[in-house]
Amino acid sequence: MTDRFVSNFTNRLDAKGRVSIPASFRAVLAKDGYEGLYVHPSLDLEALDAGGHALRATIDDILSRFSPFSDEWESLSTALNGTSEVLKVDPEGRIMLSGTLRAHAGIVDAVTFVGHGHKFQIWEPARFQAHLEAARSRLRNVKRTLGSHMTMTPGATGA
Amino acid sequence: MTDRFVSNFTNRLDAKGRVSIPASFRAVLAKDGYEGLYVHPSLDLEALDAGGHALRATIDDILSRFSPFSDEWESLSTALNGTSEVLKVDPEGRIMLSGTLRAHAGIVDAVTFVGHGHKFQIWEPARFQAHLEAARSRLRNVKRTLGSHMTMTPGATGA
DNA sequence: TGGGCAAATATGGGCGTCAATGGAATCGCG
DNA sequence: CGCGATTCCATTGACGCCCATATTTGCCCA
Repeated sequence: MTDRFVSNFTNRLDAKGRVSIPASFRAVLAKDGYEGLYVHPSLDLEALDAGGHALRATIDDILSRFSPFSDEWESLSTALNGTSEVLKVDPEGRIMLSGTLRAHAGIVDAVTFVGHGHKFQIWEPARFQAHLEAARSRLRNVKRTLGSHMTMTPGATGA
Repeated sequence: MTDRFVSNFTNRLDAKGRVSIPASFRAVLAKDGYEGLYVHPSLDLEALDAGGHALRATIDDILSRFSPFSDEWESLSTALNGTSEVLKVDPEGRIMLSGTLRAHAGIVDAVTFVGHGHKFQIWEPARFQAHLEAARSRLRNVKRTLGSHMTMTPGATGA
């Protein structure tokens, strides 16, 4: 399974602010043929979205469907292109998060990498735990509401 | 990833009014094959649009969709061609913004360069922060209205 | 089955290089 | 000759690369 980002890993930042990208994620990025890690603040979460060409391609694809002079293009491009960073990956597989990125996610001295298939997220560990719990309880409520009719259809199976 | 303007950088103007173009943007301009930086006031924002041949191309493309005898062509050409400037880039990669350009964007002693793929914008830093927040909240509102199934497809952002 | 060896990964630090910035020197038009 | 503009040079600080260490993981073999 080297073509999708899965699982989660928590690594520490060193004194210089560097942090290792999990080895399994590096393998995915390598297959994707990357030069630098593409990162931008999530539009609606206190987290960062990161990835390689696959992530970049989805952004370009979305923007390409709007006229460069439209308001939608302006807003999307400002939020995505304008706040994206292409982080260099050092020979050891580490990156450095800018102050802006760290601030957006509340990152201090450790981060949690969370696989999302074609991309992955970067969280402050405690915030991710809270986010995970929230997601789980949300799913529990949905399941309770639906009762016995929730019969594990493909894609609905979270676990 | 040297073929698109991404991320944002804030640099200061020195006593002579000079400011460095971010190194990564210079790399994009170099690949684009530029001689001087093409700059014009944004049509509807308190910012400046800047770039190389790629920006020139989009402007020409827009104008080509109108008859050279139409009022629209006249207006667009006046606003774009008529107010554009080709700034010289010194050996250190710095430019000097004219008084007209600084006035349009409210620039005093620092500017923020904002990547937009084929071009980039130049903002007064505080104004850009406000603009970015506005863009984000606009996108959040759209997403909230459409619910959790929004996958940012063009048809879904019609609002 | 248990121990230990080896490979890979995460982490820490030193140092050279480059970008941003400030100021001096030089050029050029009036 | 003078003032503004352009080029040249110096400083500072951030960042990239290299090497060292450690901690883990998995493998091999006795």
